[in-house]
Amino acid sequence: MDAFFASVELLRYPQLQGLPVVIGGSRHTPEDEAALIARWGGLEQIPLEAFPRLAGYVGRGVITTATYPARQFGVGSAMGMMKAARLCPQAILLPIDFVRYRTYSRRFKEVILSLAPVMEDRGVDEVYIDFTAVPGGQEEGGRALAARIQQAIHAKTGLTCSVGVAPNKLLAKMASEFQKPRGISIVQPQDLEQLIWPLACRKINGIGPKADARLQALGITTIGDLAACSLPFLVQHFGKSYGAWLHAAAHGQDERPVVTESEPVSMSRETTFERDLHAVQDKAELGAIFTRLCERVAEDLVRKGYAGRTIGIKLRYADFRSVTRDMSLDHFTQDAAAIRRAAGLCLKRVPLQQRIRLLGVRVGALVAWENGAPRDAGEVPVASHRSRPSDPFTAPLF
DNA sequence: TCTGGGGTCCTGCCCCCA
DNA sequence: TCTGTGGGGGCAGGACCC
Repeated sequence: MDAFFASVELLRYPQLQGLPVVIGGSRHTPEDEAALIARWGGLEQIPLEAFPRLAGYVGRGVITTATYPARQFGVGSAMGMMKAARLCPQAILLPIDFVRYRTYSRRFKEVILSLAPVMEDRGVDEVYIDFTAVPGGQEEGGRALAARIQQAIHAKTGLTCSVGVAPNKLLAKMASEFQKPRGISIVQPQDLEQLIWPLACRKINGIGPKADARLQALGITTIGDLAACSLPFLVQHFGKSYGAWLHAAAHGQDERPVVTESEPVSMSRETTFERDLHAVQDKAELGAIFTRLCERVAEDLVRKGYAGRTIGIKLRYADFRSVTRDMSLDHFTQDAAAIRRAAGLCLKRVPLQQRIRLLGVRVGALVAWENGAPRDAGEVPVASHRSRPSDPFTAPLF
């Protein structure tokens, strides 16, 4: 199987090209931006000094993404806003605008689907493409089709895009990182030793900070180091499943197909409070937030046509420890009140002495749902007789 | 002054059942 | 009836990804 991995860059103000820009935080909203556009008569007319700066940012939140010039200062995704403000106070701060990202994301994927129909959606700005059967897909080792895709995306959306071409998804993803933001990189199996093995283990999609730290403790820093380890050694240190996967990944092996359709497994809503709240002292506020989260999950379920029977909550305490509690109902639901009742029972099972910074509600074990019944009645998972029944007579805590 | 939100998948443990 | 064993589901936590 031959795979492309493509990711697009989303920066829509031409006057900000080449400048440090971060997106994230909660202080600025897209409405602020609308006001800016209204005042200056257009997106391109906004002068640099009119954009808010990161300096002096106060409040919670993290950086969602940053331009390459901002990354030069050490600012990056998932970094706290206050820390980023210290590292690069002059950076321009843009609000998150999910509505616009989704619009552009849809357009970018439509362009790809029109050229190569076997596409796996990997989020708002990434896809995998199987181009084995695309006419002309093998020309110049895939480079010709990659260039056509890049040009079509730019023509239809104005966005740039980097592409990796490789025999499988694992290598295509790594190849796409080689020339950002608008390159085409091709990795063949014989390039493994020269192009992949010198890279840090962390570059493998699936090795995160924890696994990387454990590898480093064993003296394994590059993918080449990892490839030099025997399978029994990796299984001994990382378990049968993950150890075998590490071994295969280091040798560039990945048999996963490009998956064009998938059903969601769970839906959730969570929120981090402006300040840490206490279950007793802030009972009314917490109760209102909790109910609203349940309503929002229910709205999502109804809008997308799903119902679920495992209801769960997530709490993050002020010290950042997290706990979750779940319970399975004997029926599927997409009803906010039913979710609220079950989530309330889950909440009764967690200690609430400490202040809380985050609360979340999740519905899992989903089935496609239509007009009060499963969409495909033949394949409904049967509720286990062991599932705990909900107790409608027990009042939720808040 | 720390650390968002929405997901998936995996693992370990416990319990129930055959 | 007791004990062992293995499978499967539920649950909790954690790692990882975008």
